Amino acid sequence: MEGPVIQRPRGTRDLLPPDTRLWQAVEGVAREVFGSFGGEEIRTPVFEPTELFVRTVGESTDIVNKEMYTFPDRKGRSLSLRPEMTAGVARAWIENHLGDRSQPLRLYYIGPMFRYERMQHGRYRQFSQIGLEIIGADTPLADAELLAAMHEFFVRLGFLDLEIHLNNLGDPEDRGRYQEAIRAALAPRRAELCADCQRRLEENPLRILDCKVPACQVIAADAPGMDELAGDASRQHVAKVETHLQRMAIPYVRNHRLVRGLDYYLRTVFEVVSPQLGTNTVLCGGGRYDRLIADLGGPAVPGVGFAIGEDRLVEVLPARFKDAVLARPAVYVVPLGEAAQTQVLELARNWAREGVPVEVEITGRSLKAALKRADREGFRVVAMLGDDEISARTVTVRDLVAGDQSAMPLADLPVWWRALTPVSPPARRGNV
RNA sequence: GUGAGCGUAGCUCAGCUGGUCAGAGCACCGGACUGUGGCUCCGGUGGUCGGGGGUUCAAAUCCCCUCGCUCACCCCA
Repeated sequence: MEGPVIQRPRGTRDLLPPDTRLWQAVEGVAREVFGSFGGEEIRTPVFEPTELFVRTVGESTDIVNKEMYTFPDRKGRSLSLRPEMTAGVARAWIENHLGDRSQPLRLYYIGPMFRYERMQHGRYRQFSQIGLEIIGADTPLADAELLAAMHEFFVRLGFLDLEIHLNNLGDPEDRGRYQEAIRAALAPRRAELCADCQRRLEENPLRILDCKVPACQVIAADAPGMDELAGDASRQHVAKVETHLQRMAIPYVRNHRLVRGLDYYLRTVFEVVSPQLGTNTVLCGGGRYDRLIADLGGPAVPGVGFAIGEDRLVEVLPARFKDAVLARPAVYVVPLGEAAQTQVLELARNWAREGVPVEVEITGRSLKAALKRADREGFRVVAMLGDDEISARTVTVRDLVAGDQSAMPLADLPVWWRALTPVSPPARRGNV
């Protein structure tokens, strides 16, 4: 072959073993937890009509302005790779008449999203989100249940250091009034704001609240909190959500400067941040979107949801969870000599049928080399079959952790394996 | 879209102001130990020094271009 090797597109990545095991495990926990809260999986197309995202995510947001993978198909229709999932779920809800089913619907999803952005730590052009949406319930109880499911998910993964930030974004009717209030409060100190914030003062005053420039943060602290100017309805709603969270002892902090980047959110909004993520600390974001489905031409049906960034999640997974997942539980089956080679595969298959994970040595390396590999790869058990064993109809089984070995009848291995006392997995070298 | 840094073996890197500079450690394979790991020792596989052009007697080393990667801003998962 000529020419340079083909490389993956910028901002994408190859997920390789053993890391893929972490992804599988995380997704398994998501299915288990969200399923146990009454959730069902939904899968929607990876690309949708561009118009869908323009109308839901918002015309003025960065996501639709400069971050969408938009292209015409062969008939000239404008399509876009989905930059987020909620819009597609809402569209599917309308198109498939899900309103005819018993409400509410709890829908979870796992899949890739696409945003054309410059690469950075924790930011990719193709990234995976795990999300949950509760559609058809406008009660604070729905928000609380959603947050409880989310919290439970993180707990199952062993997270101890995450923070849930919560805020009230008010109702759309309050928004204009609120923006004016911020302008009025900050205009006198305009000169002290950073260049970006001076621009935001005109275009999107809310964004000043979460500016990272320290000087702006000081000034923004004087601005009225969103909650103060929000209508009574939204304030009471969020207050009840908080009551429910407190009752369940789910820790959270009120963050009056929390703003979200999608236009459809109202009332309850929240983020989960990890202190370990460097600059892009947001692991999960979500909120309520009671007007979204109606805005798309559907009935007036409320919803709440969140999306977890799976790439970032895997990056900061607690060590205990990772170690447990990465421990290699298989029995390494090593044939010694010609006669054994004709028998190990069948032997391994029989054990596998009884639920013992096996891996057969098929490269012909020496026993010494095989044991060395078993040690490095983290196998707990090596089963050796040679001429002696064949004539005795036994197998020699070595426990690498205990350092001892014994011969046993071939059929006894599965029982012996299941009786093995679990040992905390040895620390693996690198690569995760 | 804006700004900064970096590209030498699979991985982490050394190689100063151009003249054995193509190296080390780890990893991988093999041997010492002919059917027994984790330690030690020995040996081996492996590199167009990201690519192209220029300066020079001579470039991994200096200059230009290009590709790629990384970090930060913006924004977000």
